[in-house]
Amino acid sequence: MTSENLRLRFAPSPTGALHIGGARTALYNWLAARHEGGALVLRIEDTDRERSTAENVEQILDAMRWLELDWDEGPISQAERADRHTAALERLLASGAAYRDAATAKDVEAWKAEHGAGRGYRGIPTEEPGAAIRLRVPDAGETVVEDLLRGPVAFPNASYDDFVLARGDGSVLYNFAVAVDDAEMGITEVVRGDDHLSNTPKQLLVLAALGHEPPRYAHLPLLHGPDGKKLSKRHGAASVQELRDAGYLPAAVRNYLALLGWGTDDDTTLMATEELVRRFRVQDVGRSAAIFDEKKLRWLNGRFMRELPLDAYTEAVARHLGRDPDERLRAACAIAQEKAQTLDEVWPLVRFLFEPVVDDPKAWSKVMKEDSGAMLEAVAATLGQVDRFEPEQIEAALAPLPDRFGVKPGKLYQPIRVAITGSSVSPGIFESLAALGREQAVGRLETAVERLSGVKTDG
RNA sequence: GCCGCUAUCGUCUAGGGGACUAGGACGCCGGAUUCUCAGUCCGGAAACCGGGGUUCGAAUCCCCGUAGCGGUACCA
Repeated sequence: MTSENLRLRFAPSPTGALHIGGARTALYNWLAARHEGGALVLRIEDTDRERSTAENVEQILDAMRWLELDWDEGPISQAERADRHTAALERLLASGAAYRDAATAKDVEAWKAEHGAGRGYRGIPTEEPGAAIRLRVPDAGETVVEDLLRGPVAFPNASYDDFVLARGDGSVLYNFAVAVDDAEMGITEVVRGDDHLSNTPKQLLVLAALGHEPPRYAHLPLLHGPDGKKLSKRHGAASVQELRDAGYLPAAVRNYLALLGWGTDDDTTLMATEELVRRFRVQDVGRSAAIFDEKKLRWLNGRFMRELPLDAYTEAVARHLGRDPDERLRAACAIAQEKAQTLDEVWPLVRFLFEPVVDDPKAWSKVMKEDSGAMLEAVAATLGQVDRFEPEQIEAALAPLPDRFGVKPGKLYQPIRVAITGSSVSPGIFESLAALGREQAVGRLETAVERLSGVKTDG
């Protein structure tokens, strides 16, 4: 169960917020590390100085922290390891595995236009100082990626260019830096997105030229939006921060993301994180791309919300709303917990406890009928008499009224609801009345009665 | 174009030659819970991309096709 030697890494590039796909990659690495008792290294792939910003790095760390995914080493900036990269580069230059080539990107493009795209570009060694450094790729044979999920995948070497390891100014490029870092940091298992599968032969070639043993690879299927296209901003909540703002719980997001591309053999859907850790194995991950479906996440989130102890629930709601988790909010949460699927849905349900009634003309005209005034008057009177202003007592006191007025219960309760909340949708009516308190409840009922009798009032 | 990957209900998936009249979950539809909505419970519709093989037998293995996706940068 434990393997002291297992070392995984999550290596995002800070070119924007952490997206759901990246979050899932982080989660899978984390689950694999925790399941096996291995180490998780966080490395920031920031060799692209143009696009990598401190803000983006902070966003990624923020997302990781919110998801409650911790790491054992790092964050390590790849750019700060430039010395190691340069040293490796020198070795390859010295051994002849790499060489300087004066051709620019445009030159290579032109070469391809002329010679067809069937085979890779091969450069001409030069002594020119400002020339880019390329790796010598064999013309024959193939490079095989032993993928944990897909088995051996063979790529013909001839289809690869002598690709650039470092720019003319000596700064290194991704495929080179990754290979060097993974090897020198002792990474044993690389779990990353499928979009890196065809890059892997390049990294393997670098590793071989350097005399390093390659890590094991697992390339995860990509995540798509509901339209089947690659996930992007147009698909709604696409970043971790957006998920948080939409009112999802980290534990629910972890559960949902874990299920996106991976399933248990016994169809278990709802899993606490400990259970995820216990059951997750990278080799059980599927191979086909999955579509992010927010509906299922909503459902899952609702399940997690309902299972939260009231204190934790109140805490989460308070943080989401930016309010204090005081008694009032706690009482509000108590009556909303059974109904809300996301943190965002709580406030609309309990707002009436904190603010005056906001008139909803549609709700009013829908439920307020001719006899509503008389009924509400009776309700107000009854509520004034109830011993203890609690749901059970209120229910018992109100129960005889529908019969007395010869109406169905709904004809009584809906007007009460609109009178005290302004809305035709709310938590249970007895709980709502109790939470509001006798004084407020009776006051709002009387206001409604006056309004129904034609007296001008504004809720 | 070239090099790869993938293909089970609308979506996430189970299944890995006979246990498949293809199972579960979300969503959807219907019913129940006679205070709304939500929740909960019960029921229902809904899928093996197509064509060839291999085999006594294929959702499962092989080939071809098709489609989707990824890579093909002095981006990551």
